[in-house]
Amino acid sequence: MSMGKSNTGSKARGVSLAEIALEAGVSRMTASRVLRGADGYSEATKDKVLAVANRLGYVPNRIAAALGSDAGTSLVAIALPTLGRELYSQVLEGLENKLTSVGYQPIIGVVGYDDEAEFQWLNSALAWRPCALVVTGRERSSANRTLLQSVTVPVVEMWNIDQGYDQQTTSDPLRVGLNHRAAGYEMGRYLAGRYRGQAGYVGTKINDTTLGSDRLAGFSDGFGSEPRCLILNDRSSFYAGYYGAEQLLSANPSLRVLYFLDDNMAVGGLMFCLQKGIKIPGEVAIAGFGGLDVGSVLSTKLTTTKVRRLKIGKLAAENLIKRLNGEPVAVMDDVGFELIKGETA
Amino acid sequence: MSMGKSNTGSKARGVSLAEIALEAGVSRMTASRVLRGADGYSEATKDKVLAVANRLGYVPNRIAAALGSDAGTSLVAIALPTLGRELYSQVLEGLENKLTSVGYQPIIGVVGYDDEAEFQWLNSALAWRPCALVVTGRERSSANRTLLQSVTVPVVEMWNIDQGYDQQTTSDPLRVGLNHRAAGYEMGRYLAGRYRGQAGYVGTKINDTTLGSDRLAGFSDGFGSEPRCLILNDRSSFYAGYYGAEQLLSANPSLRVLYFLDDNMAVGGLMFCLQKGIKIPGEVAIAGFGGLDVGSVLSTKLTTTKVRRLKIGKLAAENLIKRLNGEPVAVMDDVGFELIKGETA
DNA sequence: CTGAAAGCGCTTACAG
DNA sequence: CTGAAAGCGCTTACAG
Repeated sequence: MSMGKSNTGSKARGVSLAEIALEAGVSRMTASRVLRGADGYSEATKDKVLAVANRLGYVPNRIAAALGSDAGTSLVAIALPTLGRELYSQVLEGLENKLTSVGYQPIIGVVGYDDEAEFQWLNSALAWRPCALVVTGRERSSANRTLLQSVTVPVVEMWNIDQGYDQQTTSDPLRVGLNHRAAGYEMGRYLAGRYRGQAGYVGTKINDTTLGSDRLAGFSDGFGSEPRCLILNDRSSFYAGYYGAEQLLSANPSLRVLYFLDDNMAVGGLMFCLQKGIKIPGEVAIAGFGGLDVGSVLSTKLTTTKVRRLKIGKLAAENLIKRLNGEPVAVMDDVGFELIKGETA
Repeated sequence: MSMGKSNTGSKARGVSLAEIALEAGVSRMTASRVLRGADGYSEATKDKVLAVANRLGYVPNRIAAALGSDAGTSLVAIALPTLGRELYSQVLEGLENKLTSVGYQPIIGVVGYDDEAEFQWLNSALAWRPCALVVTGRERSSANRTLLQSVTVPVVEMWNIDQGYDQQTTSDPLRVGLNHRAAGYEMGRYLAGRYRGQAGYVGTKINDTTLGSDRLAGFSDGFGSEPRCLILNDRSSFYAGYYGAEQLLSANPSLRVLYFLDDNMAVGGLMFCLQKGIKIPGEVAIAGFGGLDVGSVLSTKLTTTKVRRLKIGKLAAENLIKRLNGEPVAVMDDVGFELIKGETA
């Protein structure tokens, strides 16, 4: 006796090329050619095959196609540090849009800032023989560097282009992003020019990895003195900024400038100050990073560094596609950043 | 003459099972067994094979494995409406975490609220023979409904469980989410109990699809009268809320209550009111939806409906996994919601 | 324009 | 515990 659908986990093999070839009265090769859009068949056979395929509800099997062909898959493996932060989700959105629009399939993994997790994930992703890899530009363990170098498909590093700026060769990886150190430096200079006194910084870390450390280093240089740092062991959020500002200011009441990991945290810090009656920027100047949407609705506009996040994703995809097509492509693409002189600093 | 790496796009075939079998002096079958972790081999051969595999840097080919086996792939196809909204990105995060932790690979696609785009994407994803499908619960075209029903793998609908609540059979799709109509209704009731007068609603639409329409309908019922609606043709954002509040209030100065598509928009609206000196909630009461992080740092806490977004993703993944394992699973999983009685309404 | 043969790298189902 | 045979659903490279 036979049941209706059964979800036993065993593969339900659908209509195959062979079946439609049989039904259409042609060879598998001919059917393959028309279904795949290659050339070498008459209009008549084309119509015949397409009609049958349509009638039978044929869904091509990319797995078999990938195995049978030299061409490589349409899978692009993307390893992200996190999905939760607005900063990254928009980069991914730009990437995904462009990639799927030209027929690639993104496989994504969230690997945090954990070398071991990244290593594991890359290996399991590689088992699907992706045609390209997208990772975040950052310092990584030598095992991971070796893995990425040994890979035969193009890899692009997004977001961060600071690392190894000079020893960049003309080959892989492709880099698309901005110089975070320079962004931090510029903000430091700007604030140093307007305020005297001590600066503070509120950021976060995950598993001993301090996020945005390049910006912090740049800021320190630019401002001209080491800021008092509070690195929370937490995810970036409005609340983390609020809490961090409270802690840092109560420990260092004389701070004149507060720089944050990102805009959301900066807004949290701003809210704290406003609620405590601290004058912004009269008593404390506040700056963020990212140019996130929230900054635009505040009564005192946030001073920040604006980054075109969608563009980073889009450009990363475009450069990858060029590389896959064998077209010339910039090995390093700097999308830059823009200092927004708001009213909080 | 031979070059170093070449990225010509042609597949660089790596070490194969056959090679490691040869090198280890066993048959391909035996090598396959140990590499795949099946049983039926001695410790000695196991060590021998593993050593060779390790030395040669063997990366198994899941594509070939999938084709050769009945077992179905480890690919899970996930179609999302958007990545940009915090509301969804956290659902995805929960899903992704759980799925990859047990060895599944998420393939994601952003299909907006566009039936045609969803249809296209599902078809191309299906060509990779995923072992499951994850989509957003919503009203869809009959073509898409038919496609989803004809599929032989489990499908789960996330986020929204309103549609077709009653005609739910014991089979697919699995549903995980909340009743948005009920959430809107509860908020409407709550506000109607505290404020007299006319309500307004600010939301957005994409391609003629009004987002959160179930909540709006519920709110209308609960409040007891149709709100004045402003549906912007834009993405949800702080600024859209700011702008929407400005427009709606200037056209309807007598509005007593303002309900928003989500918290970010509500905060934008709140900012507008505060900047105009409108007393909250004395003159206008404001409510959002989502329980997003931003609500927690405001000096006047936002009145909203809190939703456990990570949990939706996690539960969706867990139920899917149970189904794939043939274990019993709730066909409908309601994570509920919680009315947060803040200070803005 | 069309097709018969061989192969992609694995696994299943048998047989020892 | 181990292996030789056949097959998964396509495609490549030839030959007509």
